[in-house]
Amino acid sequence: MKDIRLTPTSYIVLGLLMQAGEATPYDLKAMVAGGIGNLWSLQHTQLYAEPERLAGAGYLTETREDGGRRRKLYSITPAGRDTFRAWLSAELGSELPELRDIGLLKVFFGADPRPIAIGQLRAHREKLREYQELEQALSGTELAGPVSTLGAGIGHEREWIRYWADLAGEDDDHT
Amino acid sequence: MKDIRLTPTSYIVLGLLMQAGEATPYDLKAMVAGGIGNLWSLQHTQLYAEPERLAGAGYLTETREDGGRRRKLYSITPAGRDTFRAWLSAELGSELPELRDIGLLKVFFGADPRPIAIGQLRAHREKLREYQELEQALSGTELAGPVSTLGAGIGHEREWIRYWADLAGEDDDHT
DNA sequence: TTCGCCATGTAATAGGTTACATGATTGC
DNA sequence: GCAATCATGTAACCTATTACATGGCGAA
Repeated sequence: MKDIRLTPTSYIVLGLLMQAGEATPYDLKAMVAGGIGNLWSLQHTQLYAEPERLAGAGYLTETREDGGRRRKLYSITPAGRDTFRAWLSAELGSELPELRDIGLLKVFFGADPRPIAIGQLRAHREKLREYQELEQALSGTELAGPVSTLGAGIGHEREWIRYWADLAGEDDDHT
Repeated sequence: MKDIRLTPTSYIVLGLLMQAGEATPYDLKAMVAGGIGNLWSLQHTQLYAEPERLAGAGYLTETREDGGRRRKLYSITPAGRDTFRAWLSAELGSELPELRDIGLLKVFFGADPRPIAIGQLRAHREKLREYQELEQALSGTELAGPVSTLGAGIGHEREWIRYWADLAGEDDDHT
């Protein structure tokens, strides 16, 4: 029973397993892709490594299917639940998120903003559309958390579009 | 002369050394803190490790002070310049930045948004004020890149404030 | 002149990414 | 019946973070 440090990745896995009850790494992959991944994406290999780490520390149990592919199935333990809940309601530090955008990095160092802006605009507009469809799909459900964070995503996409449209010399069409 | 993979960290170091001509890791630290760090921060230890890596690959030269602290001084080589310039004007992929915000993560997983929102609001409002002061200081200078990216930072801070103010049940004061 | 912080670094660890690999399924 | 893609994983590498450490210098 090793003592490990819990990272955001850990809490994502714990959180997903709280909802799912039991899941294989592949299931987790699908869950990430469908929701939280928009906000905080994970490599699929982490979804193999991280549950193992968490199981080693007593936060998850690992079982193997008997027949067929003998896939690994993970469930959260009471210790895992407690830890997750404690994290959920713990106060959070004051570290703010960073933009960490490659395009912005180039602009900072003097790159010609036009071509960058044009590419970024396309990508962000597409992402915005995707979010808006997701919003449709989620409306009417009771998923308060995901609906709210999706709203954050939409707001920031609009802000990016504003910014890059300006640099591209376009008018922001306010979509 | 090893072949290494260049990361955003690498380009930040190269970019700073293009401007500075010559610098110690400590100088780099100060430069990061004063500008690009708002957008993409680095641990100070990376500013020791990364230049060494870059020097090993021929992108920088490393010299040591003779007397005193015998600090390491780095300058960019022609190969470094070329590589940096090529990166600056290269097309960039379509990966979009992610929000990666811990508060948002908690909201997604069902945390009570109120206390989170209140804390985040304070932090973001402070950051916004800091940016606005920086903007004053930069206005009138010819630093187009930094001025532009600072604008992006301000826009996103405002967006965060809008979002969290809503969750906090406050009215956004539009500062 | 001593305390404390700024300056300057090294070493170990670990988390995350990249590369590789192969067994099932499904569509044609 | 074969190709392509989905599903499932392992291993190596390496970047980035954490922890530790010490010399100078300014202030009290």
